Amino acid sequence: MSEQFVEVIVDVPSMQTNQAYTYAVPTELINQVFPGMRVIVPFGNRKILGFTTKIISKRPDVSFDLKNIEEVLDLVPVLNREMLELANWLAKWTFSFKISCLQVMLPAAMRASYNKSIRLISTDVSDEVKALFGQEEELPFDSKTLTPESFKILSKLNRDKKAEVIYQVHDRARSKKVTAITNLLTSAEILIQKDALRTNAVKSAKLLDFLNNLGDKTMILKEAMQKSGLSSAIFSQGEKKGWLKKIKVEKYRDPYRDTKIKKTEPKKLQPAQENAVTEINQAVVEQKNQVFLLQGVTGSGKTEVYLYTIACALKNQRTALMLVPEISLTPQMVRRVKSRFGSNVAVLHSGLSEGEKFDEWRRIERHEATVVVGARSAVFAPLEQIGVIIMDEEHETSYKQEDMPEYNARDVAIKRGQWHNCPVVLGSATPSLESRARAQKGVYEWLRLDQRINGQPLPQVNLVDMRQELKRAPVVDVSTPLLEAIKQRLKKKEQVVLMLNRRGYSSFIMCRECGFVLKCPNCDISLTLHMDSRSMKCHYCGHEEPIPQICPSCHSKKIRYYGTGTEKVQQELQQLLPDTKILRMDVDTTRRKGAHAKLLQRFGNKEAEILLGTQMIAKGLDFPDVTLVGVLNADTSLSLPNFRSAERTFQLLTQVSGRAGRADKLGEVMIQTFNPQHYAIQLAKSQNYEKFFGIEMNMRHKGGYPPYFFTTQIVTSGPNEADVAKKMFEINGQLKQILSKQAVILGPTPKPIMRINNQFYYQLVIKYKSEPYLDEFLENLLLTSQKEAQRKLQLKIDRDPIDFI
DNA sequence: AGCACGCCGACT
DNA sequence: GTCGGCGTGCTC
Repeated sequence: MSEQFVEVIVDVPSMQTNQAYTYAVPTELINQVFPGMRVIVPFGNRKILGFTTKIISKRPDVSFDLKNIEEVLDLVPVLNREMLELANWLAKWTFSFKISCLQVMLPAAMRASYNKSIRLISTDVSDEVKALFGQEEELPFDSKTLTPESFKILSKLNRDKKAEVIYQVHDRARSKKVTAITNLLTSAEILIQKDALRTNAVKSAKLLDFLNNLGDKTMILKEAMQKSGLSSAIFSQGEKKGWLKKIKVEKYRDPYRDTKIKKTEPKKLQPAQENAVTEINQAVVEQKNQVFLLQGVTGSGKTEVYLYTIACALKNQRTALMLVPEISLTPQMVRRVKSRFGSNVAVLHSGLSEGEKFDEWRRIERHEATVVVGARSAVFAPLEQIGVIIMDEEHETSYKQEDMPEYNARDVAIKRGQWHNCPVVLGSATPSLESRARAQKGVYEWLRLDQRINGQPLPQVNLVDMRQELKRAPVVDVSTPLLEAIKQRLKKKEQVVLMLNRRGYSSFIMCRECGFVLKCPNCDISLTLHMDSRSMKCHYCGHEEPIPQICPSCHSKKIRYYGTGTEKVQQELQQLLPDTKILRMDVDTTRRKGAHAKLLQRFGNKEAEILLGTQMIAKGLDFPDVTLVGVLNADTSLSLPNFRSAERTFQLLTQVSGRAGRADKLGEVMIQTFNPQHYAIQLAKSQNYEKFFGIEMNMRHKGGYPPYFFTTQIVTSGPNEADVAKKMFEINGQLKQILSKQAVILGPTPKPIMRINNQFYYQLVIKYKSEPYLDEFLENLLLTSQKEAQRKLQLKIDRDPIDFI
């Protein structure tokens, strides 16, 4: 009789449990457990989810009894050897918990949800307790749903051994629920209700007729809205009046999913494209791991190159992974890929529900989909035999995840390319300095597309010197030259896109008498004005309070709105152009799922002449009638004290400029700036990436910034400022001991927003070229600072931070 | 992360 | 005296 044991990474994200725990495999599960499966294991006095990483056939030499695995959740491993090794690497690389790295690779639906309930085991209890339980045998037991009093009583019962707590682990629900309606009225009642209506209650009457037709059937609300032509508000009214009930029903996968997309044929390639395709495809066929930087101006046909290489991978019985920023993952983009590769394509993006993501994941895992298109987390798609990995807009900062594990999808893509022996294509019109520098050094293969496909010229870019404008007129958001240009375009029935650069910017309230700024009581930042809810909100902790009418500091009435929001610009613009329809696109108007795509669609249908938005309009939109793009404030991202600010500004301006004048109409770009002489703005004007690269590299060299130096950021936080600062200076001292002379330490300094939710933040940045002991030191630092009974002190390490101010 | 264990102050 | 506050250490 053989025995089996298994190493498990448990679902407890902490440094102390960041290790494999060994469990015994019960007889009935022997030979059914393999590495990369999800299991439920007893841990302490509860049950939790874990991932098996290793099967051991010899009893480990330990002095304590091993516990048994409770349950195996998967029939086949959900993570293969590649993924398990990738997770290990990722944990080390990003200084993250192993469990977090394993979880991030799987759709959220495969995470566990935990439940506790409590059951009486003694009848010798007070009447109060009996009342609490009523007819129930078990009560849900958690401090959030129970009242504090009940929670106390039940806790005491547990302590007195009169009740036991039951721990449950659930695989998350996998089905999508949608709202449906059922009719609550009989035909007779409907008649009565109808008679009682006022004659002008047309909509209500229509609803009653509809309900009458529906009878006792259930219908999905969306469908009911379509069939009846009534809005959701009318149905909600009906619910309030007690005519109908809204219920949640399970929605099945849309069976029509791929039917509407027509198959398209590859387009003819330009010589430069042809060359790029040849180079990449050779690597695909030869299964050669090589990183390509595909640098191509907007409109040079990078996407077509991607599609050719994907086709090549498929032809060689291999799969393909294509990563795009979330924001450019538009329906048009998806359609373009699907129309070429049909149902082989799986799409992973944040607009999908948990269940839909799970469905797509399963399709990939079962090899039903061989091409994956998706945003950041799609880099972990369970593809096997990958033939090519593509990352479009490789410079995008959204490829870096902001919470644990703070991975950069670019690093992961390159890592996976090594495993699969396949080429990795990084594409961009404005590559990150890091990638461009590597291409220069020959680390990456450099491919260029310098011509636009239709040979059309790049749009004319004009600068508006706002300093001059300011001399002529009081501060306005839209200058006279820009307004004139807008009017001209509108006369020609063409469309206009206006971008408000809002990075690091918000609208706050300031007193014009004493300069008082309303700040969050918990955090160190000014509250942001929200016109929709008529309140002041903190973007960090969610604190909300009414808009002040009188200055709390000097009691003046001259406390008001300061700064520029899209809303304010829209109002201003609407006054200047009263007969023009303006669509506004910002965080507020796109919060709801799908709202983003809908707004773009409306603009595409020419329901509005002007589209006004923030950064998000810079990408992925391609409207033939847009001939003018205006940037209202190019400087806000430029003035941030951040070593990447010039790069960001240049990228942003170049990108929006690409939105003007596609197809047959010549485009024009107008950039309003207070710094018209700045190289980032000048070179964006001339669309000269190469020159920008040269100058910016020089700046980075002088400042000792990436790509000349690596950077790693350490952030500590805690409720007591002195403790946080002390810890940081301690780390600083230790670092000085182990670092070479070449390395530079910036800080420690308090973070610019020092207090968030009553936590103080201090940071330190290490700039270095090669430090053999640094990783080990940092790993140790994490381990010790957790064990040192300093749990109030949080420590975070971010390798290659996107920015630090 | 939870949870138990254990050491202190403030109540029936 | 006991209840319950939180600091500390452990979970195969």
